[in-house]
Amino acid sequence: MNSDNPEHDKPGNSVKPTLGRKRNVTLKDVAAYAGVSKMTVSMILGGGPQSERFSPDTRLKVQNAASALKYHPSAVAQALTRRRMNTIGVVLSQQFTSLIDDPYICGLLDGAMAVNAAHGQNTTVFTGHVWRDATSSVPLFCDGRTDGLIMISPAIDSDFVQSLLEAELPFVLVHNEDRDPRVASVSIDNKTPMKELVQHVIHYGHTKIAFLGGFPQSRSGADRYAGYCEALALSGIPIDSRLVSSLGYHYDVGVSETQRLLSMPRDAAPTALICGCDKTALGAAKAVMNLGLRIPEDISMTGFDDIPDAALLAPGLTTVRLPMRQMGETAAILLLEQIERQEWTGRRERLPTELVLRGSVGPVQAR
Amino acid sequence: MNSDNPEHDKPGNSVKPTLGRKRNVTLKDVAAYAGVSKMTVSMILGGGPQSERFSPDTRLKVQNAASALKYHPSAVAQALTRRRMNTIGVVLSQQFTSLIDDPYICGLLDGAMAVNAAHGQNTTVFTGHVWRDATSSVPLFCDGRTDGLIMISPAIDSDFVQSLLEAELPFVLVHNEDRDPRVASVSIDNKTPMKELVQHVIHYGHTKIAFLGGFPQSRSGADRYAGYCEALALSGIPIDSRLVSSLGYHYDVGVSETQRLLSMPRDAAPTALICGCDKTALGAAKAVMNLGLRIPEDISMTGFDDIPDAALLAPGLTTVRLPMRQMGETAAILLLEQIERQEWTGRRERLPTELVLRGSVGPVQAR
DNA sequence: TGAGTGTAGTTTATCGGTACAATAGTGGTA
DNA sequence: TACCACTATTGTACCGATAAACTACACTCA
Repeated sequence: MNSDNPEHDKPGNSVKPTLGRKRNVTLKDVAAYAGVSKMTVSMILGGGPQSERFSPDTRLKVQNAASALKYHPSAVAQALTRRRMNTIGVVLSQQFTSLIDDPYICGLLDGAMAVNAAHGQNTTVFTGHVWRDATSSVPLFCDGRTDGLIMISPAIDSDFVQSLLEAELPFVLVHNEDRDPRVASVSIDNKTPMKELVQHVIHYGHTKIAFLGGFPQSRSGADRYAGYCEALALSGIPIDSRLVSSLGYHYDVGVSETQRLLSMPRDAAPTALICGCDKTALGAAKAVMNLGLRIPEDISMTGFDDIPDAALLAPGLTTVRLPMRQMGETAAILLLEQIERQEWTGRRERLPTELVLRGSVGPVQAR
Repeated sequence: MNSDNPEHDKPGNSVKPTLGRKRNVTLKDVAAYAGVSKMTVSMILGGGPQSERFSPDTRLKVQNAASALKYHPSAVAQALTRRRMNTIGVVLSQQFTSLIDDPYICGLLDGAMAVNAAHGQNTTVFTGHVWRDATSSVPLFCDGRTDGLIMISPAIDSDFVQSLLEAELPFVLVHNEDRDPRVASVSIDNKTPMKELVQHVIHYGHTKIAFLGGFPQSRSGADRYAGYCEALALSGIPIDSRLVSSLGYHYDVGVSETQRLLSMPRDAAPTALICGCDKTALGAAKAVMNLGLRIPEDISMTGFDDIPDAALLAPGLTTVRLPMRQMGETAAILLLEQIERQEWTGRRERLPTELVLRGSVGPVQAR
């Protein structure tokens, strides 16, 4: 039996999906199976108030057809007409090529994904692997694949921000702010808590206080250093440049810098280490242990971030808790708001941090 | 001046993108600006051999038009015709609602994303937040949003696998295998390394060896337990059910179970703890420390996974290193292969693990 | 002179949906 | 009986790209 005109087939004729090919069941197939028009199927399956307008009989027919054929609407085709992909992009800076050693990023991602999911949005992650340099990546982000971006990056150049504004792609900066009043962002105050942390250390009698900071060109690096300086200044302690380094937030930096600092002559060596972040502090703690010294008896130490390991260290690390999850959540909320309202809100959220005093800071030892 | 017929406008007329709306620059705009047809633009900008067929003059005109208008092709529209979204989905089981305390997952994700990126594929992550139950989620995954899935889940029900097979959506199971010969997977041998680990402990003279395992219904839980049993059997040590628990891979389980075990009467209490994973071991170590006992002098301990913290513990945790990153990479490769060839390969990769002997296992103390 | 062969582009149909306007059928009313 | 309102459904035109077939024109060669 040769049927050259399959379109003519009456409903009830089982539409065999061409297996082995990438041909999916479409609206048309369902319509043919149910013996109604495409639009009828679209409106009924789309739900909402307009599906009420159809007779119960037709609705049933359509629903049966859809489930008989295992019909799933194509998100891509829907995205094309609706101009919404229901996907949020999270962009990690090139520095975070690896998630694994960054609980900080994981927390953010986690919070953002939870909120996205709650709003029916998918999450696409762009790691440093994907986008080599900012300029060439604008097309990548503006191709309609995502409805908006959460940019997690300590340093974003302003040109890039301008490109996104021009492209009218909603976005939120995390851990960064921009001059432009349209730009929404989520960040924390890095300076004040660092100041308090250092004051806490000073309170214990320390005056030779080393600082193992992040890169000065990153906002957090600069601000944390500013907090350190301010605390010292308030107590009239001069800054000793030999005790200050800005080599980035790495475990290894903590190890090597601590070795260097603790091998200084007795009268110059620091009695307290202010680490730019917890990871650095963990490295520093390792180095201290290797040297056979104890925390806080021989040397005091602080971190920043409060990653899970900070509590596991013995003694626990005195540090500043960043609301990582909450930052991710907030970023997602600010972004979804902009997408919804189709306008730049320029909202800037600054979330509170919390000093976490554990046992890694103690009085200066009278050697 | 009222122009009712903008289509008629001659090239050179600057096409002003309607700002404030979500109207993007399209092929048509570029074509109009350059004074050629849509197809000409599509073929020239698409590159490849066919763009050679056009005169240098036309090519230049088109390229200038594209950059003048800042044209970016719509990934969604391309996906519709090409039937390829160039996006890989990574599905995390409901158990991993949070990334943060799971370096294991982060490693996998990381490896997979790196390979995807290298092949020009984006990565979308579906967390437990997104898909509540397997059955209802099939549509979510089959909507054309992704070209294939990497399923990271210790336990996947077979119905779900069948649904994916039916839907002809390429996928790879990680940490799991399926009966169906079409299903590709990446996993490790859990039993053998666990057996070796326990034998290592037995070698040090231990006979009262506790096991803090994962859930028996998960493959890794069952296999690791089997390895434990086999090692004991080979040495003729009977299994003491009081020393065995299967409460899942959690820090807290490590803490509470260790407290329970070490408060048993002297003659029954274990002298070694085999932890189902490193996280459990970290919890166990904490409990041991709280009890004022030392590792390995008072009690020996092993982990499984080799997460970063395992090395930071003092003494370092003897454990089994899983090639997490590599598993992610391999999964991505197997998936891309299937997508490319448009067929089920059914390849099953079993990656080698490595015993990492650090200091957490020692001889039985003669108390 | 006319068929044959490139070159340089264009036209048409389609991917799988949705928005909007149009239409067939039904009964009520003046 | 013509007119209207109403309900249930359908047709048409896109969304923004691509594949494939097709056209116009010049240029060669028998």
